[in-house]
Amino acid sequence: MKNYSRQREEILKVVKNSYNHPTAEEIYMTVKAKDPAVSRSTVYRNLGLLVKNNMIKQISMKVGPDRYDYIRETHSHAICVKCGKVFDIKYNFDYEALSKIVKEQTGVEISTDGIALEGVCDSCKN
Amino acid sequence: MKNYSRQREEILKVVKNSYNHPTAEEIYMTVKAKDPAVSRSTVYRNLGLLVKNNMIKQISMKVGPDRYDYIRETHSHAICVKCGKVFDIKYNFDYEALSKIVKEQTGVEISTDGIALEGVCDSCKN
DNA sequence: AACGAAATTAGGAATTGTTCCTAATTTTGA
DNA sequence: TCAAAATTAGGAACAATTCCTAATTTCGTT
Repeated sequence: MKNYSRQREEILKVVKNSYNHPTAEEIYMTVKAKDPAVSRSTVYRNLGLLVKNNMIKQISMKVGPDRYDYIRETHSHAICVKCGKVFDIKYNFDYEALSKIVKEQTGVEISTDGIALEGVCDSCKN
Repeated sequence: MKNYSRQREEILKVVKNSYNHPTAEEIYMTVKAKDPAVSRSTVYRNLGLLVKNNMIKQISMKVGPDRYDYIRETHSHAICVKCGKVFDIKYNFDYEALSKIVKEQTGVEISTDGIALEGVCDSCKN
């Protein structure tokens, strides 16, 4: 993240303007619409950099490719284990207490938005 | 899961006797030690079936292959986003309340052991 | 016990998602 | 304006997983 590049700028903007947790491929397609010369590797590389710099969040699940989320305010995610769709949830976790317990039991320092709840969504209920 | 097969039996046993959230490859290797003719695809297919039948749990993360966990009693997981190691945690979440809120906000029906907390583990802290 | 349908298997090819490599281009700051 | 450092496009390589097919195994029925 040393130099400015319009590709990175555009990739971040796309994630920022997407409220549906897009995949790398979706982001690539959207960026490509504006800048046909952009390459997949540039998208992947920049997504990685943006994640590392805490500007966006990466979400992995059992089904389908990873998804990305622009970091606005702390929130958690509900993930459908069947279709891989990701939903935002706002729940007042006692982060301090939770964080302390997890730290004690496992040594893992959890992040404020590192809470993922898994289940089955409405349309996959069938 | 209609017919009995010794391969499936053995795969389940290996997951049951592993307390370190093994990957499909690790399970394959362990099973192969006993039954050299077993194939990778059999391991993957049966892991999928066992997950679908709620006998084992599948854990996905940002780094490395999926991991599997024999379902014993309800517990949550802390996941290191750097190395992908998975830790068990016992925390008295108010599952009822949490479940209700998530359901209302997103329609997702979360499972009792579908809680994953992400962060950075001790050895990756540095 | 033998039979046939259904389920499961081994083995490997194919696919998917992602990372890595290289030479060319762009950015930055002196 | 110049050179070093950063970034890029494009595609090859890679890792994890799924899919395909013909052969084998299981199981309920005789």
